[in-house]
Amino acid sequence: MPRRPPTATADVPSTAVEEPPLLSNAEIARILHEIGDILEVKGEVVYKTVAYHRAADEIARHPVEVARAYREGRPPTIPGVGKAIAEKLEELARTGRLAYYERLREEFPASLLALLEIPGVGPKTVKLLYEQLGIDSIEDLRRAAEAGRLRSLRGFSAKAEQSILAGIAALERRPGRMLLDRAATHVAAIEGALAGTPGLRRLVAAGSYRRRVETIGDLDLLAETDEPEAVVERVTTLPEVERVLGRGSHKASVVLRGGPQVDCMIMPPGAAGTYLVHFTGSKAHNVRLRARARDRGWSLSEHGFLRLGPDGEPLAGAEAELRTFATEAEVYGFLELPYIEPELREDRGEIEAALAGRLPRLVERSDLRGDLHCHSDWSDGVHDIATMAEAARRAGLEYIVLTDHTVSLAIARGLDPARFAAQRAVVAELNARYEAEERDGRIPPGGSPAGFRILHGCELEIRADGSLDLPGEVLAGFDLVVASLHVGRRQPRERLTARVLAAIRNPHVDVIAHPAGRIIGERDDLDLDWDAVFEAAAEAGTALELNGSPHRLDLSAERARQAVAAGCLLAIDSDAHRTTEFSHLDWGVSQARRGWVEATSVVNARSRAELLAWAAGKADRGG
DNA sequence: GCCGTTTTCGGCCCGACTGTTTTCAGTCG
Repeated sequence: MPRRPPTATADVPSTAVEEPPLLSNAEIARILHEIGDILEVKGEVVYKTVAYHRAADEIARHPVEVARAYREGRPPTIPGVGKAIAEKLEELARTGRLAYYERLREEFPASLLALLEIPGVGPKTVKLLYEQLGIDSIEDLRRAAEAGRLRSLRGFSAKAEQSILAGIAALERRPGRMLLDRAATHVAAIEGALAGTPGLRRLVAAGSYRRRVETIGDLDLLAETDEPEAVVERVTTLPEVERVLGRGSHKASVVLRGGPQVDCMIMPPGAAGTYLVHFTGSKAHNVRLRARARDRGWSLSEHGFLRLGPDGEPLAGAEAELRTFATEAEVYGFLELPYIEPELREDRGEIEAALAGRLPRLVERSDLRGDLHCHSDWSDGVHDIATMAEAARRAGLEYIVLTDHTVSLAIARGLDPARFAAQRAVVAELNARYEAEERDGRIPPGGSPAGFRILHGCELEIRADGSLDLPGEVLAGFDLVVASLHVGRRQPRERLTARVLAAIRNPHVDVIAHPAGRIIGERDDLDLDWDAVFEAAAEAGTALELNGSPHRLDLSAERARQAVAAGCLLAIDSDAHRTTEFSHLDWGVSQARRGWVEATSVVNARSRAELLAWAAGKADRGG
């Protein structure tokens, strides 16, 4: 509901009541995280600080613009946001400021919080350093440590000074979060290096990587082994290791040269179930499982379930009772839950869905029969059409839609109608060859599906003025059209949204590629009215892409979930520009799974005939 | 500060490793 300006008087121009700029979800999350950090340093009860961090995380990934929603008087229900934080959001949305936050900032300088980033330095240490020595920045701390001034503090020694200096150095060299493909490369390298370690039965990469979170901080490896010492020894002496953070009988922590921290945990043979659950997380999911275990008289940890006594403490000594399981399915079963896929374990409703028997049947890579978005060297791809097609066929696909860029995207050497006509002839020739191979009974190389075909499409530019890059009669000649927006990204929300809506409603457009236009860690989402986008796409039957390129993953899992809930179809595409990039379909599928997507919502899980019928039907309906 | 298939109050997950404070607090995941 629009707010009425304060009682208007003739001498107050309307601009005087102009509203402050809207804070993004990321900005709100940053403020709440900072409040949580300050409260930690203050020594507030830990649950209060956790509450602020939790709310911040929820807001950061919330699909709706929280400040806008509050300002419009329809605050969304957000898990972890109760009365107190809701009031603060209200204030932030209306005024762009927060008095509570400003008071805390006066008490503790912002530079102080940077100290928390140093490995091994926590809130208690920061408080001590600030109150005893007045240290309020990393630079201050470095000087004090170098001058040997820390050892005067209780609990500090010369060794502690060295470890703080090492922590500061590590912080400065620390790479940011990794994209999924880079994490996968590290995992494969470590798996290779640990192969043949005596006693090692298996190695599982757990943690956020197993949940396929879009960016990964540390790697968590689980080793099921008969000889823990051998694994710990091997991990800590890998040639890629720059620094050993710790090593014990149950775990080893190392930092790889120019790479992430790797924690390797030991699982005793035959008891992997609770270890896998524990170290796959997320933390929020685990908390729910533990509460459920406790309700049933058991304490759950990575080691297994311990029977609780009447005092609520685990039974000890002769009475102690430990239940372990070999598989995760048995762990969930013990809690009277069906197995929950790793990608769902975020406490985003999966426990409730499991209890209600309503877990989704998540889409799998093997459900994909084609790829609706890939390029060749006719525009900005690396390989020629035949080579790309061959790679797609080896990847088990039944079809690809070749979607080179259209003419106005000059930087990608976009094609004009004449070039597209020439390309269509090449595609036809290749398809004729595939057909002949089948007729002659020749098995396609790699043993991939027979009946493989290339469909002809384009990646149609949505121009800055909102028009499309090719006229309708040219578009009508394609098997399928993927439209996307690369230019004029900074236009105001209304104009951007209008451009996308026009493309969605154009009967020749079948898919909107990478709808949010983000590059993870580099470029924010387009400022679109997402409700309007989803509504229009659902109504027009135009599919929204989940682009599997690891630096895009666009739609995000959260938006994909919203889109499907709004009745939209999705396309999971690779956007391959070279043969190796058809593997991006794996990342696209994993994000779709994080978004609770089922195969029935995915157009390229359909056969070629069904897909073509869908595209033709769309064009006809538009007339 | 949040939250409810026991609870609107009283909980809130649990353990490994480190350093050093010879019995534990701090940090981390």
